[in-house]
Order: sequence, then structure tokens, then C-alpha cells
Amino acid sequence: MERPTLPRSFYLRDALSVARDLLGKELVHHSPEGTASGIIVEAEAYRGALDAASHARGGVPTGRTRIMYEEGGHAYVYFIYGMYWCLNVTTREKGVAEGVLIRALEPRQGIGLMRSRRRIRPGKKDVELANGPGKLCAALGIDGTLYGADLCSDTLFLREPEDKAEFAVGTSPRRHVDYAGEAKDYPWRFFIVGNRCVSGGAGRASRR
DNA sequence: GACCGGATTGGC
DNA sequence: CCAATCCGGTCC
Repeated sequence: MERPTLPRSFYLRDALSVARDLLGKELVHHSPEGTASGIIVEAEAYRGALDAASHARGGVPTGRTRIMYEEGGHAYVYFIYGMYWCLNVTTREKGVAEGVLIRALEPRQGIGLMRSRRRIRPGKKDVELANGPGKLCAALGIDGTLYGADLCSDTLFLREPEDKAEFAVGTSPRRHVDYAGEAKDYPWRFFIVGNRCVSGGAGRASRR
């Protein structure tokens, strides 16, 4: 039986709650090349004008961040370091620019497709296919053409996993936000403790 | 119109 | 540890 897509109401909450609750959910991308998906094992909350680490810290929409200010449940996809795409899930009502960076997946569907998209060495393990925000976008075929995509759709969406398992949630400061003053220490990174697909090694409280 | 540096990654 | 490689944001 087809599992339903997470409803709009899931996203119309604060980013901390959504980041925590995204752990264990399945991110799915149906594309012309095929379907690829993975279980979210790591995510970070970004809280707009409240948050010096957020792209929306200025509190004013820009060309890049405008989707963050729209109603939650859309894809904020951005390009970083001249090479990589990263995916955020937007949250809260229109006018509030919060969101959640998806940082790592445990591969589920379409592992062969993920492998070919990532063009990694044959020896690499499945664990390494999507254990980072740039890697998971490459593996799932997510790029700028999905900017603003509605996550309550049948192309790019989230749903409950087929087999739900118990897990412990770890928190830590967010990674790579040393520029953000005191916000760099906010414990707004969430991950599944012990999961091998968490970025930067095992699912522990890895450093910034 | 120029300049700066990044919510990363993989290779040395 | 560090280069790769663009672009958004900022300031002139």
C-alpha cells in the first residue's frame, strides 16, 4: 500500500520540532531517471532572523532566500562552494523564514541509481552514498531546478518509512557555522545516535 | 562593478 | 590540511 506524503501541517511548525521529527522519515525523489530515496538520519534547524547562522538572518527576502519566507513545506535548494547543491525543507507560515537542512540519509530505494549519479569508486560502501548534504543531493538528483518545489507533491516528498525502528536522538552544535557568533553553539543539529550514515563518522556528537 | 567567502567534499 | 569553483550579498 502506498504510504501517504507528510501533510502540509507537518511543516507549519517551528524548525526545531520539524528537524527533530524529520529523523527516521523517508525522503523520496521520483525523476525521469528513476526513483531514489533514503531515511533522514541527520538534520539542522535554521531560524531566520533569530539566527546569525541562517541565510535568512537579514530578515528580508533576497533572490536566493525568498522561498524561505513562503508557506512551509517547500524545497529551498542552494548552491555552495561552486560545486554542491544542498536541500532545506522550509517550515512555518508565510512570512517566517525558518527551515531545516537535510544533512544525511541512509539509502533505501534506487541504490544503483544513486551510485551512478555520485560516480564514486566501486569500492565505496552504500553508507557513503548520502552521508553529507552535498552528497545526498547528488545521489537523489536534487539541483536548482527543484528550487521552490512543493514537498506536498508526488515528485519530491517525505513519508513515513516502511519499517519503523526505535532510535535515540542526539543533538550538537551545527556544523560549519563558525562565522555565526554565539549562534554557532546553539544545539540545533539532530541525528540518530549510532547510525553509520551520519556525516563525519558514526552517529555521535561530532564536532563543528 | 568588484570583491569576499561560504549550511562541502575528496584527495594528499 | 587545502584546493576546487561559482554565485549571492554587500559595499563602493
